[in-house]
Amino acid sequence: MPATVSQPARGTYRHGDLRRALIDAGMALARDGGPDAVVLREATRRAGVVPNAAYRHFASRGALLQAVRSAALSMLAVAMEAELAELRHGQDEAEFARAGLRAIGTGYLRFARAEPGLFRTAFAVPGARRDGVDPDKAGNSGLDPFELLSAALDRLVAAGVLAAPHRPGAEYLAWSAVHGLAMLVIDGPLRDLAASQVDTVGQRLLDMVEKGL
Amino acid sequence: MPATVSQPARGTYRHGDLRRALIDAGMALARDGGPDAVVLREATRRAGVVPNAAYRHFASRGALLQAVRSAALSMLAVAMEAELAELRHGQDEAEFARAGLRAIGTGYLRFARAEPGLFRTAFAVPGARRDGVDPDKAGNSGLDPFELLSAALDRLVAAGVLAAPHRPGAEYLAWSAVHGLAMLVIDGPLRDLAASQVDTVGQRLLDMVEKGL
DNA sequence: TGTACATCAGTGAACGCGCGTTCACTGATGTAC
DNA sequence: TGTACATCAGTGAACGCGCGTTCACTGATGTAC
Repeated sequence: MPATVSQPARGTYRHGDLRRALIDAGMALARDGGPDAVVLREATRRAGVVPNAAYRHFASRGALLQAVRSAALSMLAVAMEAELAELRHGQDEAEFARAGLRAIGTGYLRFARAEPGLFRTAFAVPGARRDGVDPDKAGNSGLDPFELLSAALDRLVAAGVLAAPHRPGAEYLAWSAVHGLAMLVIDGPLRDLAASQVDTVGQRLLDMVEKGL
Repeated sequence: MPATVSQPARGTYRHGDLRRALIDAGMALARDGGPDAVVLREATRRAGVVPNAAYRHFASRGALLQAVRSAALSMLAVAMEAELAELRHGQDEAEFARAGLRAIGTGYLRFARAEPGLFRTAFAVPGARRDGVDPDKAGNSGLDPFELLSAALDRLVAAGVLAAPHRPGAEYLAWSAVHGLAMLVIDGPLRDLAASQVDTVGQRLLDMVEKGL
């Protein structure tokens, strides 16, 4: 049995969408193994293609990894948007804005817990990277995870919950808290916590952020 | 010129303290390159020794990496202790306890900034690890970084600043915030911030933690 | 509608590399007498 | 104090591995006439 897993043996040798297939394979590798597991040869193997075929679509292994990173970031954004979408826009504007920030945090934490490999890949240090505008890493709204957080904070100000002078830089504080907890839960001392307990700690953390901002 | 860098060409072929030398070399590798850069062959090269000599002292590359991790964790603990030691035990007990927590956080952040490679190594996921009692990862006080944080929180309770019911699990909240900011500063969007600005954001974050706990 | 041909996606073979690890060894050290 | 010897830290050579990447190629596709 050949190593060709995800591709059902093309009839023609033209692949169709090898670029897509390589990213998908890269995602699967990242899913269980993190960024280091995104190996060009293995990705081509899974796509049912010879190793150097990848160079038609990516300049190097690093370029493939970047594409996978963007895709992972995009998945994270979608997870956060999904959490936001569950919110009922009730009576209270302030309450809604607050719930928005919590949803952002909760979505973030749940994704980290559900997909630790992709999460770690999304935040793998890519050498000396500069975060350009890259639609690939955005969710359905067109905003990437960081921008989603910023938007939630803006709504908090608009609703009068957060004083405007406290707004600048607030994303860094909120992001720090939630990202740190995510790391604790994935790799750190909270590794063995049950999902429900993670949610509990997460809510407490978000309490702290809300009160402390 | 041979690749032997740190060792001045032993007179005898007995090394003296190869274990120590390998850990030191591993630290140097981790310092610029993080956990993945801790390569057994390179460590032996730097120690001026043949590759397999390492196996007299470590069962595998992974065992060497663990030793380096512990050493990095220990350096972090020492950095935190140094920050604590600068505190003047003034009149106000509550103020002192508060300053203690801030010192812990500040030491943590400064170490992360000064030694990102070692910091990332200290928190590299070591497979399915269980944090045993390991004096190698402690600072001079015998406490590891996490225990130093716990102690600071205990002092906060003792001084009446933190209500006892809020104490359990508080280390996870505080740790999350500070660790998250450290990651942001090392790899993330705050990568290019000047040291002084990092300190400013750090103090704001610690405000948030203090107020939010 | 049919044919010639340019394009370029994927092939096949090979490269050099550095890695972790195993083996049987050698020879300095320090201990027992 | 001097010698025989066991110990075991470091040697030397080799292994198989999978990786990223380069090269000259082939043959299906789709466009121009």
